Amino acid sequence: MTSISKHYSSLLKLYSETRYLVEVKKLHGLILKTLHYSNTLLFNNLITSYSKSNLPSYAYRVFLQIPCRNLFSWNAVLSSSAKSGHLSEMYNIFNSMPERDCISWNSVISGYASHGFPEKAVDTYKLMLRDGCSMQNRITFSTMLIISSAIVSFTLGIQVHCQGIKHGLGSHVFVGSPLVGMYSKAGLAYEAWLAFQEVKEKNLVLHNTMVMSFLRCGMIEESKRLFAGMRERDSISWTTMITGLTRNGCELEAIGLFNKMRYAGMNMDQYTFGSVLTACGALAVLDQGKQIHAFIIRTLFDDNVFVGSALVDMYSKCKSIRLAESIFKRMKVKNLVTWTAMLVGYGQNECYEEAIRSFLQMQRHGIEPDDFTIGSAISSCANIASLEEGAQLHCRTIVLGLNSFITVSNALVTLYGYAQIGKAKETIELFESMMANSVKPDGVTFIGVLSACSRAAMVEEGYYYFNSMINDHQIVPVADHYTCMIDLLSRAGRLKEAEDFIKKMPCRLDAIGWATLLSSCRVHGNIEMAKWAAESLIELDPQNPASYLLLLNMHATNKNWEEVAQIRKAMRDKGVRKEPGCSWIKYNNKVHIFAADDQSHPDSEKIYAELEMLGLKMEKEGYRPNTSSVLHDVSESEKRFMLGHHSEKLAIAFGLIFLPNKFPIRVFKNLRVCIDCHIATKYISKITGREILVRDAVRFHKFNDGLCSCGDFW
DNA sequence: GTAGGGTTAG
Repeated sequence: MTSISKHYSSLLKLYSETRYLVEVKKLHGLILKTLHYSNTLLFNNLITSYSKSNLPSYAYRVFLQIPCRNLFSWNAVLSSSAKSGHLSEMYNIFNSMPERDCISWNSVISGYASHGFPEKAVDTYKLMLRDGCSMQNRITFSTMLIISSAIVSFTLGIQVHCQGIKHGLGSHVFVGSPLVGMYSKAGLAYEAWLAFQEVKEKNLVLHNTMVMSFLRCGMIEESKRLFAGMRERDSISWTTMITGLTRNGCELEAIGLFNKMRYAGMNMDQYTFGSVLTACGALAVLDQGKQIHAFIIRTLFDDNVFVGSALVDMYSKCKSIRLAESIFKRMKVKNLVTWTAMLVGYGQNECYEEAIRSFLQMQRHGIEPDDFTIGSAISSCANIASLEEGAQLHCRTIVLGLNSFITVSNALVTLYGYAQIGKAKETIELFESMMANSVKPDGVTFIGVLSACSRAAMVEEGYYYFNSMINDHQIVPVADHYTCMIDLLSRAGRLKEAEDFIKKMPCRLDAIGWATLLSSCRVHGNIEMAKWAAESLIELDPQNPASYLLLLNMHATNKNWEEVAQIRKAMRDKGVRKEPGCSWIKYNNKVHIFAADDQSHPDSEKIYAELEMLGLKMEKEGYRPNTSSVLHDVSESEKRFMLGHHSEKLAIAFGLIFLPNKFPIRVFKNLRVCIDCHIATKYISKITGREILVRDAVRFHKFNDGLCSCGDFW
C-alpha cells in the first residue's frame, strides 16, 4: 500500500509538472477507487497537481472529498485559490482554518499582493504580526519587501527589515536581495550597495539583483565590473545586462552580448528576446532584427505574447509597418501592450486612421486602455484633425478617469490646438483646467498651447505662456518652442519682432522655424527677410528642395523670372531635385495615388468630368484661378490648364465621386498645397457641403463651408 | 507534501 501511494505521488508530481492533465484526472479516478479515502497525503498531492495545472475548481473539489483533512490539505487548497486569484474563496478558506502556520499567512499575503491588492497584503501582514509574531520567516520578509518597493513605501520596507533583523534574518540572501531591489528602484544606489555587502553568503541571485540595480541607477561601468567578476553567471545574468544596457542607450553593446550568448549556445527566454528586440528597434536596424526574428522562430518563442509584442514594436520602429502588422495579425494572445505597440506603430508610420481603428478594435476585444494607449490614439486623431473622434476619446478618458495623466493631457491640448482655428479658446481652457487640477505641464504641453495661440493670432497670450513656461514651470525652451513663437509672430505679420526674437535666441532656429518665417514673408510680401530666411534654410539643409522652392515661388509671384532662373540653376548645380508632387486618398482599403495631369487611374474619365463640372460651379461662385504658383514663365491660359489638374484636385474629385456623403474626404500630399488648390478647395467645400481634409508635407488643412482651419497661412 | 528571493515589452 505504501509503495503504491509513493508511486502515485511521484506520478502526480511528474504529470502536473509536464501539464499532463488527462493523466492527472485518471490518477484521480484510480485513487478514489482503490484507496478508499484513506490516504490524506495523496489527496493533498492531487490538490497541488490541479493547482499547478491551473484548475483551482478541481483542486477545491478534491479538498471537499478528503475525509480527514490536515494542515497540509488546508494550506494546499488555500494556496490554490491564492495563486489563481480567487481571493474571496481564499479569504473564506483562511478564516475557516482550524489552525494556521507561517505558510498559510504567507500564501494569503502573496495572493493579495500578486493580484493587485498590496494594501490588503499589508493589512494581513499586520494581523500576522499581532496574531503570530513568531511565525515570520525569510519568505515573509522577502515577500513584504517586494511589496514595499512595489507600493514605494520605505517606512514599511524598513519596518520589515527591522523585523527580519529581530528574527536573525537581517542579512539572509532572501531578505538581502529584495532589499537591494527596493533601494535601487527608489534610485538609492549607495543604500542598495550597502545592503548587498551586508549579506554574508552571497549567491547568484543576489549578484544578478545587484547588477540590475546598478543598471537601473545608470551605473553602467559598475554593473559591467560586477558582471565580469562574477564566479558564475546564468542566462538571467546575461539577459539582465542586455536589458539594462538597452535601457541606458547602449543598444549596440546589448546586441553584442546577445550574439555572444547565441554563439555560446546559452539558454534564452522571452526576457532575452524581448530586450534584444527593443535594442534593435531603438537603433532601427532592420537586418539585425530580421535575423534575430528568424532565430526566435526556430526556438518557437515567436508564439509568446511578450516576444510577439516586441517584434511588432521592432518592425514598426524600423519603418516596416506591414511586417509589424502581419506579426500582430498572427498572434493568438494579445494584451494591452501588444495592441498599444501596434497602435503606436501605425502612428509612427503615419497610418493615423489605422491607429484609430485598431484602438476601437482593441476596445471591442474587451481590453481597457491605459493613459499611454488612449493618449496615442488621441494623438493620431490630432494628426488627421479628426476632431469628432478625438472628442469622443476625450469623453472616454473622463469615464476611465485617465484625463489627468500628462500623456493624455498633452494629446488633448495638441488635438484642440491643431485641429481648428476656432478651438484655441478650448485649448487654453483645457490647459487652465489642467493647472486647476494640479496636473504638471511639460514641454510638450506648451507646444500645444503655443500652437493654439499662434493659430488664433493670440500674440500677447502666446508671449504670456512662453514666459510662464520658463519662469513659473522652470521648463527650458527647446527648438520646437522657439519655432512656435516664430510662427506666432510671423503669422500675425510682426516680422520685425520675429527677427529680433531669432537674434536673441540662445540656440539656432531649426529648418521648420526658418520655413515658417519664409512662408509668412511670402504672405506679407517682405522679400528682403525672405532672402535671409531662405539663405539660412538652404545653409541648414542644402539638399532639401523645399527651401529653394519657397524662394522660387516668391520670385515667381513677383515675376522676377531672372531670379527664378538663377535658383533653378543653383538647384541643378547642387543636384537638388524637386520631388514629384503626388496626392493620395484611401478608399476601400486601397490607396489611390495621383500625379499632376495623371490619367492613369481607371476612373480617370469620371474624375476629369467631375472636375470640369466643379470648375463651372466654382466660377459662378466667384473663383478665379490664382496662377501665381505656377513657377514657369508661360502664357496665362497654359498656367490655368496646368493648375486645373494638380494632383490634390484629382484626389479630391475622386473622393467626391466615391466616398459616401457623410464621410470627410481625407487627401494626403507629399509636398505643400499650392495657393490655387487651397483657394479652389475652399470653394469646393462650400459648393458640395463636404468636409475636406488635406494633409500636406507640413500641416493639415481642414476645409469646411468655404473656410480652412489654417486661416490661409501655411 | 503546502508559501518562496533576481531579469521583460507599448
